[in-house]
Amino acid sequence: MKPTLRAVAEAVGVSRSTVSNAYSRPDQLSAELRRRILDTARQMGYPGPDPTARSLRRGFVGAVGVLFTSRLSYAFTDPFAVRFLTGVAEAAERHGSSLLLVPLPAEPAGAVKAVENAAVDGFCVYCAGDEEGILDTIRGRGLPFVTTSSRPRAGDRWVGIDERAAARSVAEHLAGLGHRRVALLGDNVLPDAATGLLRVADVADVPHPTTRERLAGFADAFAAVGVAWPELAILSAPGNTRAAGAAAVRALDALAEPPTAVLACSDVLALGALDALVAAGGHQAISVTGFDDIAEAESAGLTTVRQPGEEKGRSAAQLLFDPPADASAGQILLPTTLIVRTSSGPVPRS
Amino acid sequence: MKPTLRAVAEAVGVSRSTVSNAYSRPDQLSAELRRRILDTARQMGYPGPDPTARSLRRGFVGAVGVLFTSRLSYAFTDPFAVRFLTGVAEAAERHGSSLLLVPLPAEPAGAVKAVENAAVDGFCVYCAGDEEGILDTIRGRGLPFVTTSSRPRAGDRWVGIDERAAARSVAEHLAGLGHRRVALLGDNVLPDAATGLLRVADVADVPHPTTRERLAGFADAFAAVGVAWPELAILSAPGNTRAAGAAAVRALDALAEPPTAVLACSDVLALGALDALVAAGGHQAISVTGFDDIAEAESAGLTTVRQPGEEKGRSAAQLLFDPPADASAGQILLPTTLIVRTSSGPVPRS
DNA sequence: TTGAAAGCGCTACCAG
DNA sequence: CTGGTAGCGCTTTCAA
Repeated sequence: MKPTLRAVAEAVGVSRSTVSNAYSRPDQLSAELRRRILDTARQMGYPGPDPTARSLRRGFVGAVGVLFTSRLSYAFTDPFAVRFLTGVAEAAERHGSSLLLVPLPAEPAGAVKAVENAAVDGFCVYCAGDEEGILDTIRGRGLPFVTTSSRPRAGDRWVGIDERAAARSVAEHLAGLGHRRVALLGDNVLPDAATGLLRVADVADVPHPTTRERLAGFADAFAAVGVAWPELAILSAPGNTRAAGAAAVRALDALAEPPTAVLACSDVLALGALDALVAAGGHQAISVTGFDDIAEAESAGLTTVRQPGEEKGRSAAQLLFDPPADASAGQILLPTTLIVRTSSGPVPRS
Repeated sequence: MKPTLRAVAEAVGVSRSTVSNAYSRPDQLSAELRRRILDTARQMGYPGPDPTARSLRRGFVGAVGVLFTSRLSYAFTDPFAVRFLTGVAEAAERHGSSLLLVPLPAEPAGAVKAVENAAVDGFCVYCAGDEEGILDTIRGRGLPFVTTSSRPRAGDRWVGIDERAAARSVAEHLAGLGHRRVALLGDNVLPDAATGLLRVADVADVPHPTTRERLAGFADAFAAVGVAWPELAILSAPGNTRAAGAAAVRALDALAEPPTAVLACSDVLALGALDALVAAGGHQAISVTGFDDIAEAESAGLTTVRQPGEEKGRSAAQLLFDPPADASAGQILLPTTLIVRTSSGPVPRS
């Protein structure tokens, strides 16, 4: 058993407060006494004040929780999520704060429990699909938090982009190139959707907010050139992975008239789409666009919408550490840019 | 102020233990009483037992610390580190444990303090350069840990590869192709080393253990074909980034007789080396090899040594969660494979 | 400068 | 099935 602060105090013959001060408030005792205390402590093998006890007493932990909707390991698998995390880590580092990555079980009840049990001073919530239950739990604990979801509630701190407008910008690019028969590709467009083509009565039916907004943005642009929602082919991928994107796109083979362009809700899916089209030999004919502008997008020549990933994370953490005095400054809208590369081009003449 | 468990107990008219049981040991009271307690608690806005207080009392936190030598954000910047983290996250997820990423300040004293203050049940230490101080601090706290450093101390839990043999394997490949005049490229080969060519009297002088072992492995293979250490050009990059690798390789221009091959200690550096050589127009003539086999290595055609990143992380966490009964099983040696791609070839006839 | 007192909020033993 | 008791290990007034 490790000795406690109390034991050190007894050994040195001073009070517990003095030992505590030796560690946490050096200016409260003579340098000499302090050295004597620290030396004795070292000799006894006292590892310093217990972090948990200290947190309890101080009412402060020194860690922020980071929450991901999907499996925690997804956070590292998705390049954009990694960039977000990088930004959060940078800010946390500067602030001297640790990052607690909390895995959320799939069942909502388990997720709520996980959030209740996290010893943190606040949360950064990365794009949680079904996020309201989570946010309410955080509110219930009275802890501050920042979201990156696509629909901030008034008063909530938030950092994100205009998903819909950003999506519209790529779609307008394609529409401008003459594309009219297109497919939209998202990850789990409907709950438990099969991989591939899907009937979606209304964009509003798409549960995941980010996917919904992006699809809506795509649709906006095509509606403006006379292509209505029902005429758009909707593809659902079983996860935001390259393989899933490829799998979904293969469903286009079933179509009598394949689309001339595929608009993906993420670069990862778009790269998967390219994989499938290249494998099928038809990638020259079909334009593909992504979203995020991850590193691989450049070498793949993927046309996409760039959003600042690290900055998103950095701002989120910053917003948590230094709440703006003016609550209205608590919502940060980041810019996006259309990046046109070689994966998109005019509709081939047939 | 949020109500406490005590307030709930008083409101319901039961003892504190009973309320505690309602949350943590449902089988210890009647379903009905439990519901009454939980309902009242909800009404009062009691957020459930405080995680910190619970941890203090239970003597268990439910989180493992993850330590990186360099800046925490590096953990997300380096593709191999990300794979390691993915593995750790997977195991933690399965185990229901959170991950505490602790930023370590650059000064050793600060780093020690950070480790002392981390509220965790154990640590996964990812390849810390100056790791002994850190490990001693962990030992001082009496917490279990797993390292991935290249020189496990007897009795320590460890998961890693045979760095030296793995490095030797790529070097032998190049030696077999006839290369004799080669450059070795590492990240911060000597402390505060300038970018570029470096004189290193002895491999043993290289402080970072991983870099040292890999360089030693490279040297082994060339020694076997008659090329002694002093004949090898040593390149130091100012960080493990692509740009740093490129910068270091540009120093080769100063050489009258450039090497026919560059052996890098990581894929990231190797890709940087390729960047520089391509930009200089000379990449056909010079073979380049990496280490790790990250995703980008494949599309770049990089010859490299593959080590299983996710598995390294998974095993490390697993070793922490389920200590093997037999202490000798606490050291897991992972296999590596030489992956030959197009970035290496025979020495061009001159 | 130093120390005594008073908990932070909770859980677990053990007796009823 | 329930509740009393006894801390987990520390920090922080406040008075000496």
